[in-house]
Amino acid sequence: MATSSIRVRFAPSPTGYLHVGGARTALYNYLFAKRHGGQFILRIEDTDEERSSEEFIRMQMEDLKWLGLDWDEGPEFPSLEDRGDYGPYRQSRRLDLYKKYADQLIDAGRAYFCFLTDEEIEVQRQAALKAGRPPQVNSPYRDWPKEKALERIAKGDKAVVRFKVKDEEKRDYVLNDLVRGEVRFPSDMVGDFVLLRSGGMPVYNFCCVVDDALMKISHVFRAEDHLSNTLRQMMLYDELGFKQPQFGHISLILGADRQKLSKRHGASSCHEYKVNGYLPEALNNFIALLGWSSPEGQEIMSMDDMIRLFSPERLHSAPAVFDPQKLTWVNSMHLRALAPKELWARVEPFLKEAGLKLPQDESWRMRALEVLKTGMSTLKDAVDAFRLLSDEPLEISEEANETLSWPSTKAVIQAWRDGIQSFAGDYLSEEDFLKLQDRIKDEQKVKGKHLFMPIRVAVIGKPHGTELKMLVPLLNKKILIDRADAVLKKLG
RNA sequence: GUCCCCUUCGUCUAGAGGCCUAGGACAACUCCCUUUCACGGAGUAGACACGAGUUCGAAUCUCGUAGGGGACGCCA
Repeated sequence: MATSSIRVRFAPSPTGYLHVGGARTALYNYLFAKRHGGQFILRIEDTDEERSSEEFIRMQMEDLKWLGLDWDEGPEFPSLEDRGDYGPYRQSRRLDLYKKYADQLIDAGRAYFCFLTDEEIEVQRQAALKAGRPPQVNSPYRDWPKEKALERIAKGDKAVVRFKVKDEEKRDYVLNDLVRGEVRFPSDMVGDFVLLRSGGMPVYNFCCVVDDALMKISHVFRAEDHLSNTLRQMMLYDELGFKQPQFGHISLILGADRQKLSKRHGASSCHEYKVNGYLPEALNNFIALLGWSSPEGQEIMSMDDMIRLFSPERLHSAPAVFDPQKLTWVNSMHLRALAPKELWARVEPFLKEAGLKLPQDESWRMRALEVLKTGMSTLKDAVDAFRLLSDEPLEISEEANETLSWPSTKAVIQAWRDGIQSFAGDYLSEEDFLKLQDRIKDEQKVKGKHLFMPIRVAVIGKPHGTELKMLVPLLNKKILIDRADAVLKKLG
């Protein structure tokens, strides 16, 4: 097996369903790994004890699996047992590691215990803001000897561990970003930041560095909102003597109002798209296009296509607005490309959930799907489409009122209803239907919409829809007659 | 407020100084196909944020302005 030193990771914090933004980050990392025969690692950033839960971890995993973004290393689903040589893969299980590196920093005089309270910090913030300075903390504990701090802690006082940003040497940290090129951060952009919380839990910028280094991560594709965090992380890489991975900061996904995409923009989690009948291959395809383009401009792509075509040079640095209409189009393209049996397998759960009773036989299903699929954009659309072919009582839509008001309509429907009987078998064939339609045309002296609209209303309760010669052979005669009777009854 | 990032049709994007009277896709509109609806096909309309500069030449390079976004947490 060809080994590659490419190792990337997706590191969600388990605080809910997987967001489309997170999914896109995961996807880009996944594509990059697969493109280069590298490893895709799942690491759980569950250091926020308030908001994280194992339930959420599993939810995120299910969404990733649904999208087909399987990881080579990380906790397994559903056991959450680690798989891989660089575990544990949940940050809450790596506390001793963070402590070790924090101690190292403290002993080197690069970090210190800080006893500032929230209130004191808030006062400092306000004062700094008022004075037009960046709201950075200024800790009086910065130069306390370790022993003195330890004594105070022994007495029961709570302390965080802060990194001591060197203020004696102002300099620019230069990041060569895979997406943005050279980015320079002035070192005084940040104040002394927290490494370890008073409870011993690490804070993002710290554990992220320790983990990426220890897990030998080579490339990090993450969202742009981490760009300014990178300065802190670069300081830590330097101080800890770790080799920095290559960073690529991808742009954010925005809602129609150009604000960061969130719940208030409507569906923003993968789970919602799954439930609403979107295909994982379509969601992947669509979100990939939000910030990346294929070299030839190809838009409809399978996962394999994207793996083959992906390269970070084609990542776009400007934020992208999420357009649900285009997603729906992409979805319908993937839907139509699916083999009939596969499509049925995807559609079936939705039909079941809707409680539709439909013929069991395979050939009927395949024919029905073939007829209905051009009208479907999502799997959920199959429910309404197939409802018309089920034995559910006919709903006569308002649109049918005009058709029903024509003087000739009643006689046409009556002739239709009576004519059905004159053919042998449980179903009318396409030829049978056309023959009957012709007969009605001659006998009732109607043509055009005055002929077929009444029949369509008698068949599906609406004057518009799929071609009758395709639809009628999919409905057994009993249903056809019952429906015609229902419409006749309404006509009185 | 400070710092960082971003700026091509309504939206996603192509574009690495001349190939650009700026190309494609979604959406919109028109027409064709169709005894309806969809599908499909053919078209139409629609953008380089603004201002300077560099250059023989700028959507592309530089600077400034404006606008948008992000960060400044014991969130990630």
